[in-house]
Amino acid sequence: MKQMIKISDNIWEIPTSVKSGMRVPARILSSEKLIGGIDNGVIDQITNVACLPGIQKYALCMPDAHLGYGFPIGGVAAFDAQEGIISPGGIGFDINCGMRLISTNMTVEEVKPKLAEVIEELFNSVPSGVGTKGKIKLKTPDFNKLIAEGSKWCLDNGMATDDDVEHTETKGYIEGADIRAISGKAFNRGLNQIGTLGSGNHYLEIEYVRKGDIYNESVARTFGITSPQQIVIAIHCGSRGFGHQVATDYLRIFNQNSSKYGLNLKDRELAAAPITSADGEAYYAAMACAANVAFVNRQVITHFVKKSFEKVFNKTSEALGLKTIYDVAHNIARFEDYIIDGVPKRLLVHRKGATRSFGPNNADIPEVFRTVGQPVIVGGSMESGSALFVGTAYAESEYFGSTLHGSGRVMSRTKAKKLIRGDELQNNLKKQGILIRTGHIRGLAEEAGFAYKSIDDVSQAVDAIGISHLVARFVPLGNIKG
DNA sequence: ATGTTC
Repeated sequence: MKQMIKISDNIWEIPTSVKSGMRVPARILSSEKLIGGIDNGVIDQITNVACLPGIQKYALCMPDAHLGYGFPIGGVAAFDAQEGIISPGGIGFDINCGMRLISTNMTVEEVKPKLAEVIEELFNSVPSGVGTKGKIKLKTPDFNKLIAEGSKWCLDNGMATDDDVEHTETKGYIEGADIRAISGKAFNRGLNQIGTLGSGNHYLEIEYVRKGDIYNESVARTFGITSPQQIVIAIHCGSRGFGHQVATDYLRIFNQNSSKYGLNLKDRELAAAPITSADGEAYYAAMACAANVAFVNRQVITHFVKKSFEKVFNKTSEALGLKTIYDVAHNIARFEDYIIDGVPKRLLVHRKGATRSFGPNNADIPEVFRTVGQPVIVGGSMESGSALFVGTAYAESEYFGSTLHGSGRVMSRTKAKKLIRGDELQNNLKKQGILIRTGHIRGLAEEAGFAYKSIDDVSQAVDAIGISHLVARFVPLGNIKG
């Protein structure tokens, strides 16, 4: 790409001279190995983002960046809280899609004999697939309360421990959630979906620490990862139909009212509103509601995961050491304070397929992690497993406290399905010792390992840049997919 | 990602 300037081994910059209207440069954080794989469309999208009013410093792409709706997935853009905009495309349709990692004191040896049984139990207790209903029956006042309170609602309803809530980003709650910003349609779609996994790349996975895969023993211990063969559980899902409907509702409103805002967008998919406008404030309030719903969803799933393990292994979840390490959002906008050109500023940081990566001593991470930094949970494919990183002060000072979120797709769902059948893939994985349970076998092919970048390649890139450091890697044993 | 085309 000729308009890119190489800044260092892992950083490329696209200057403002490349496209008229760019207010800041774009930066691609990547590696020699991965940079060639960045789609031209991603460059076009991130330079469009760089034209948006109020944007600060750089429009950013993480190493896992790929094409998204308007903004790339794997993108970060921070806007001045007064002068800037808020955009649904910068957050994603699945508002507060995120990852939770649960530690255990069990080993592979202990779990393997009962793997099929526990996978079956999990499959039955955590409904997955498109349009499925959850096992929790909520009435309107309950759901109102849940939306307003986030994970605290789970605490009051016996589905969380204090420790679970403490170990969730911003304690599983976004300030400013206002039910009046939610359409009846969004409310009704969400009402019966609490405790459900969804479909696509959402999953519930039993993983373990392979020998040699702990990269920083002291930080790993702080996070609750102590030894090879240790079992962990990863949950990847979001706000389901509720968040999707919020995004759809406000994209329509923003498009209808676009002439009012005078934003001069490069692409209709960048639909946005000034943060301080009535529409912008309403979308923020609705997004906060959806974020709360997603935190609750992952917490309720955690509750059923604990119940499933208790039933199969005939011990309490405390005795099995089931403990939330952390829960992170990777599709969200948050108000955060940064110093820009020496001046402290309040910004609305949009992370779409990107994770917060706060370093040591940050007041917004749990006290037990203050000495090391926050856990950053990164999902790979169902063949590669996931990775645990620690956030850094460098990420905060240079890149709005952000890092990658996953492997990033390299292949369309359609193409992946042409290369392998779902049942073939399931059999191949079984031979590798990975048990997959799904209600939608044909869709499985879309999530094949070859459809994603290597998690080790993207991990190496962010580690070299210093926006997060690798702590441990986990490989899959069993996986529930929608 | 998504009651997979308002």
